[in-house]
Amino acid sequence: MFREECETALAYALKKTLPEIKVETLSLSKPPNIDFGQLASSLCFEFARKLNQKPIALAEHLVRAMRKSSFSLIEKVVAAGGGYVNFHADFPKFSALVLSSVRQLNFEYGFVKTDCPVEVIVEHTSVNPLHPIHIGQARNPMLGDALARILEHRGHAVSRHYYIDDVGRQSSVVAYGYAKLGEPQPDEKADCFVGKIYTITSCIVELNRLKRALELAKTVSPSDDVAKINKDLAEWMSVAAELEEKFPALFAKLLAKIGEDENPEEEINRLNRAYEDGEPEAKRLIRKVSEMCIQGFRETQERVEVRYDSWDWESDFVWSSQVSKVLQKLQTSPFVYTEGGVLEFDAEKVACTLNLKAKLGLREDYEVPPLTLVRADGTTLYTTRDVAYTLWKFNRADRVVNVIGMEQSLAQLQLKIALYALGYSRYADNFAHFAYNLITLPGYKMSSRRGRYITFDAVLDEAVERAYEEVSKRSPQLTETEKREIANFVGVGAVRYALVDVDPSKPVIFTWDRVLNFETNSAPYVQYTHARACSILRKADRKPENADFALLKEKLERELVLAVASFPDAFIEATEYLKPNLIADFANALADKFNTFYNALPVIKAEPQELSDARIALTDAVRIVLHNALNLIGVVAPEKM
RNA sequence: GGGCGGGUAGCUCAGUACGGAUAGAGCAUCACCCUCCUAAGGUGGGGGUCGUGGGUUCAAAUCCCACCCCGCCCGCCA
Repeated sequence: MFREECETALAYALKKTLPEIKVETLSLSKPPNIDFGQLASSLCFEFARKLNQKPIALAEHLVRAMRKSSFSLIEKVVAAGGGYVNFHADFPKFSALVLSSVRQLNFEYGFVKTDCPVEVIVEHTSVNPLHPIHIGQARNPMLGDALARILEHRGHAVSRHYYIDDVGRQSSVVAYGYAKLGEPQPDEKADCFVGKIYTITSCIVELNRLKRALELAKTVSPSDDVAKINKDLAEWMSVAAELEEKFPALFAKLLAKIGEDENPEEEINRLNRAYEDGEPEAKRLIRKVSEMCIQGFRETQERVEVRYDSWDWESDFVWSSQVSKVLQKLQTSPFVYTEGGVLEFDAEKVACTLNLKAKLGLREDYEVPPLTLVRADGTTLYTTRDVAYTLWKFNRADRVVNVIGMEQSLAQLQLKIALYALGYSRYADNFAHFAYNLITLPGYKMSSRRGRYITFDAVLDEAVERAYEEVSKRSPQLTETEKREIANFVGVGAVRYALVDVDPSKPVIFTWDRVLNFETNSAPYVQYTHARACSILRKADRKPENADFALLKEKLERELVLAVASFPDAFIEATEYLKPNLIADFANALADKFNTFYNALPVIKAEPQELSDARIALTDAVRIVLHNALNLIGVVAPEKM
């Protein structure tokens, strides 16, 4: 509203003073400082040269030409800073408008609905059912869930999907090991149990393979190959030593049982083929292990309140022949060829033929690598199956957002190109890969295959434990139950916030103090600020019925009103550019301003009561906006802590 | 070799899509502030060649070109 009024005023002045100049867009921007008003135009700098005048003279000229009598929300317009035209809002009116609007819309404030709501599928997490979710992967559900929440609040119909990748060879590895153990019931959290079996089995099988490769290489291959194999062997031997030390009983048992097989690798490949073919015994076994692991995932996800609308089994797409149908269709296109018994997809040819490179943001001279669709043994590859899955998704939604690590960017690009090749350009246009960078540990990369990872559960446990110590220290008067409850949402909130707060494209090195931060720029800080606002309102114990917003004259108060007023813009930006981290930053910045205000000015005891009431209304608005912002990133907004 | 992402204070990061006013926070460090609405807080100090070098512009952390460093990808893995 204020923006529109400023634009109208500026356009009017321009037309009056400089009718010969045409401007398409009057881009008004937020000045860096409240003293420069609330909106500013820098267009005088652009025209000054053309008109051979000084920018400031031009700005003054424009200001004089404005029709002041038509101002409503504008208090005054000033030429300043060498050539800016600064618009100052009429704060009493502006504050009254903003604060009453927040109060009225309450927990809907800021969630501006889109003009064209669509059905959106957000696929996220999709950790393979082989081991617990580790901290490197936990960034995914935090981002994915925040995205889903944001899109939902924008008015879209959002469906959260988890893609269970049970068709890869690793699923056969863990199922093979599990069968060797005699299919025991887990004696601990199921995904941890599965994770151990996976890592140990995988290690033993790899050692076995390398040893046999070495024998072969000694007789026929050059010494380079032998050296390479020896190096790998040494690495896996050290992994084996680590695992044997950590889990001696399980390791010994798997070693003995797997040792009974002449060629474990062959057994695993056979199981993998049998599973893709849908043989009942293979299905029973692999599904059993996968389900077990997923049960563990659900427990973890429940702790952080991340839930899914649909769990989609990759194998279902293979068995239901949706994958083979896609393959058939692709083969009728001119973009598929056979080479050495394998089926290849010529993504480069598609990109050239359909003239996609500019559209996809690729350089014209960049050659898109081909994608292998089918192995020589007839089994399919991950991306091939993902094409079928993507088509299935578009039967249920208009838009698809895949939250997948950036290391899969090429595969996601090839997938998108495959959609174009199949003639589904509308799907391809509405297909987005939301890429995020890896979380690494200081010094080494997390590796599920090597069993080197910190689980998400362990991080949550530690965070909650640390939060409990903090609560006990800071609020000893609380009951044990209250402390536990607070510790939980503070600990979980801290982790969620820490993983959403940084730009997804930045690599993150995991350190405990990054996620266990309870000070400024963290969930606990924002939560604390929210609780503080609640506390004031509780103590005030009255509705701000006699508020006089003209009394909110302090710079701090005005900055707060402005921050509250800018929440809808921040929300829209976060949604349209898929940037959940903006919400975390916004919440933190608002909390900062509120705490400064809190320390500097009394609310309840302010005199006269009209001022006190205005400040109560302001506090209430801050409370609502903090609540709404935290809600978008899945962090609890507590009334006490 | 090619492609993609990142490089901003000692450390962790905002800001870059859409160029604008003194480049912002936090941590750490030093000095302060609870007879007062929650001190998980606030105030103040010190700390910057915005990777490097060119270019475009009235104006560049932001746009263009080249180069350097780190990570990822270029697989009949996922």
